[in-house]
Amino acid sequence: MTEYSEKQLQIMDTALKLFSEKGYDKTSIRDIAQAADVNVAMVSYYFGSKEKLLEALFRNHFSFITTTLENILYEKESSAFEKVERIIDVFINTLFSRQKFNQLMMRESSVVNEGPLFDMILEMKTKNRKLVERAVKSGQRLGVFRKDVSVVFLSSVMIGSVNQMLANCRYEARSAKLEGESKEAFKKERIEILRIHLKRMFIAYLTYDSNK
Amino acid sequence: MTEYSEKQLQIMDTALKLFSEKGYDKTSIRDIAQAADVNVAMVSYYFGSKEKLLEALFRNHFSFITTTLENILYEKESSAFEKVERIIDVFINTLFSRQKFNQLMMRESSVVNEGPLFDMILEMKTKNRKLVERAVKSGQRLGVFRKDVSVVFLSSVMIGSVNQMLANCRYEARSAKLEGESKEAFKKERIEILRIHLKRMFIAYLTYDSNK
DNA sequence: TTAATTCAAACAAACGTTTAATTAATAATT
DNA sequence: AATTATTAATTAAACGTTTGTTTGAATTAA
Repeated sequence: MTEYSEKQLQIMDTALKLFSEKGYDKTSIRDIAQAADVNVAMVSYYFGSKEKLLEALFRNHFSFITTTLENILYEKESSAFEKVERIIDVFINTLFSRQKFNQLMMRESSVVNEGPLFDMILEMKTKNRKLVERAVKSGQRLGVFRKDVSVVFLSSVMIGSVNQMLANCRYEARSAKLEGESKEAFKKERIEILRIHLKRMFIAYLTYDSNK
Repeated sequence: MTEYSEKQLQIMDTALKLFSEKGYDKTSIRDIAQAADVNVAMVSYYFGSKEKLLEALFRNHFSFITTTLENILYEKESSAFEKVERIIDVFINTLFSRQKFNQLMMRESSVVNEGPLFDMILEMKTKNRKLVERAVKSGQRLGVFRKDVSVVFLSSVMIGSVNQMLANCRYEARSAKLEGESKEAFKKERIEILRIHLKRMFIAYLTYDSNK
């Protein structure tokens, strides 16, 4: 589907970049227009307003991310352990490949109280939890996972730790003045650590009984 | 120390409330002045500028939080397990009792690249990791914790999951139209779940060996 | 009397948005 | 195929608000 013209996508790309770097409020339409090499009026012309441009960005990435996550539900995995590991992989890959949007969403979600953005974010949070819930219950039915685990806890840990790790990376990279390639390599390294240890930790939590 | 007068504290309290609810950029000095029942000029008069008011807020909470966290280092605990649990308790208690500031810091940390705020946040992140590192190494020396655990991972999980849980709470509360007392009760309930399961999960991760 | 506080008013700058004129692209007509 | 009519895209300029901040007079406290 060619929902957006090339020019519109150019504006959206630039807006996403600036929004994620400087924040929505600190990015002016003139900033976007200059960076995207278009006239200031084009944003209103194509999207109606600055806020509707933000909504367009959300709709554009949101549906992709949710369907990606949803698809795991219908995958046939051979074991509950693999299911958990697969969820972690998809989560990390999705958040990592859409870092900019994720950073933007994380930031704006804390001050949005209603409207289309609120609804989209809420739906995403709900889907995340459903996903984790399925995997956990599957393992519990098979008798390999403990019964007394918390799904809200697990989904908070999942999404929270990934975002915190990425936020820390950005901070350390800025502090160490890493740029471009070396910065991405640094991030990638950290993300792989996260991937391995998150899997190990989840499995340990889901199976380990401290009473021997 | 009476570093700030009562009027100044009144402005700072109001500013923190509004900054955390609406975000720094979306809160105008006139908003603060009106809510704090003072003249608009008073913010500049007392703090110099809006940004310096934000810095004052940071300095005010930051030193308290860091010293609180730091104090665990000098506590004598009887076991490495207790040490880990104690750190989780202090983290959760501190973040929970200073929710507004924490929300503000989380939001602004993603767009600050330099200056006093950047330095404070970086110092806090470093201290968090040092704290976790000490507890982990203590347990490793005693032979009760695995050697192949990641400290950057653990501190990301710690801070990330607490913040994610609180963010989710705010979202669900808003969606269910919870207000005041019932909202706080809901939060408290979730935080206690987090406390219990985070401890269990950390202990499991630090001790459990999947190869029997 | 001196200094600190409070205030309404005004300031310039930046903001999102609109306007009205112009150019480019597309469709229709000869 | 060439010309005209119509729509879409683009532009510089201007609009009305809102922003953070300052001013200078008035009020209060020391």
